[in-house]
Amino acid sequence: MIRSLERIGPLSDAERCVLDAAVARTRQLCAGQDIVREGDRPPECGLILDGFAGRYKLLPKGRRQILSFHIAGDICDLQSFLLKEMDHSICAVTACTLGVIPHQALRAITECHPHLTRLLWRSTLIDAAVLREWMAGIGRRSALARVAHLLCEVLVRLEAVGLAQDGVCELPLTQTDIGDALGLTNVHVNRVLQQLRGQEIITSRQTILVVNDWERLRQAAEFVPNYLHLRGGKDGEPAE
Amino acid sequence: MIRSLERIGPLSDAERCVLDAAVARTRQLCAGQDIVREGDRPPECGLILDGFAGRYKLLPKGRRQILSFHIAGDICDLQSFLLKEMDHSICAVTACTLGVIPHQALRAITECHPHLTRLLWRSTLIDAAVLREWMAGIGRRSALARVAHLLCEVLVRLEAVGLAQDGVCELPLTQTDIGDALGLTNVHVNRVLQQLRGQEIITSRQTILVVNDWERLRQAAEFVPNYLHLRGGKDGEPAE
DNA sequence: CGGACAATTGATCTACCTCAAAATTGGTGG
DNA sequence: CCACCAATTTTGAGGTAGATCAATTGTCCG
Repeated sequence: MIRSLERIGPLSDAERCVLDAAVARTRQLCAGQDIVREGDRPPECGLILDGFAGRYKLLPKGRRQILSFHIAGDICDLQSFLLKEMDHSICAVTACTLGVIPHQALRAITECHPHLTRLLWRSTLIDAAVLREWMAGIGRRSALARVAHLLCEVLVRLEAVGLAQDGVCELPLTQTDIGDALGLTNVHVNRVLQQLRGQEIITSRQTILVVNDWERLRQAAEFVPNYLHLRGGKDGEPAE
Repeated sequence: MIRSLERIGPLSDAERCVLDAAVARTRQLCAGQDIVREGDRPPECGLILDGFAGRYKLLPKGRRQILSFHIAGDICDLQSFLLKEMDHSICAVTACTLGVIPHQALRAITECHPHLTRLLWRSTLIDAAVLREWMAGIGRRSALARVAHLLCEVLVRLEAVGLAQDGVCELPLTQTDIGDALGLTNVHVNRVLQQLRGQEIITSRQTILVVNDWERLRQAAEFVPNYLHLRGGKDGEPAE
């Protein structure tokens, strides 16, 4: 929860309290339920305490583009604090628990806690950095590299919050979800995953992902984790 | 220059002064020159006073993905203030004049001017919103729609800062640039542009873009400008 | 056990890519 | 003002990664 902001930068005790206090209540969502929708003007933000969420845009003809995934510790819609009207939707991929932070509380933080404000700002900049990396992938990488890259990223991010170890983690995404995130069809995602399994790079069964050969996966993905701006961690160099 | 932050939100006189004072000096760049490179840790940010800049990532095998374009009034690398190490590069597409803002000045602003800080933060969130729209396009739209969408966006943004009117503006991009921005090849961009010209939707000659039929261009692009979070303007509804 | 959803397979198609050459354009120096 | 160079734009032919469509199979659950 607050631990994840500390990945981004050190917090003082006082700041920790302020953040704690900002969470007004919690909210439970079922898998598949929308957290906010395009066009909404929510009065609060949601800190993910547990679960897996995804931002997406819907286009004409039922096409969907998933824009990012969010895990425990992320404030999934911090932008709604400053931009008011949502230009995309966010939904709970798995059942989620959110810490609800009223915009008012955020405004108070920005008035009195410059350091904390910078950390929050920073977390939105990291979101944007991830977005850019995805964009480079969708625009210029092969389907195989894109899928491999997504797996690398999910694993590294889950490891960073202690939700993965030894190359094993939960990956509660359908092949259609993965396709919508990478600009591919579910059919093609299926074929690419079979390729990765065939080469014994990964062993994915339903919601469990096992990476058997990190090095080859990393190479197939052209994965360089600098864009995550993590401090330390798998193949990561210190940020800041 | 400062006018563009006012598009985002109202400024007090005092704040205007603070911003003015933050610009330490100016910097001239030739077309094609890099402003910052991936891996750099610049001590300052650049406010574009004049010209056209682009962010991009380089991938193995000479592939390039352009991530966004920036015009007069944009602070093109504000993220370097909080993220330190650049995870992508920015280059001047045309000759550019930059207002140089030392990170130190930004830090001072964040310490003493919460409202101004929120505006700056907000501008980075709008950058991210544009990024998301591009991503949806690259992932899920046809080549024709992508090109049309880019043209719509450039025109609307230039109009918003008074650099375009009546559907006419400068578009100092090569077809290779456009391709690198949209995940296409220059060859295919060429063919798509011919299509748009053939249908008399646009008349582009070298660096001048003329939109003859805005409505059909908008439809071909599936262009909905909510993601730009402009207040008013062409087809735009008030933001905030 | 049955229903719904997800994964898989196969066959076919096409939007966009690749490669390569020719035509334009703009700029430069003589 | 013209000749020339480099960078773009344009054209053509052929190839392919990934899409589409339509079953079939497998899995999870109530």
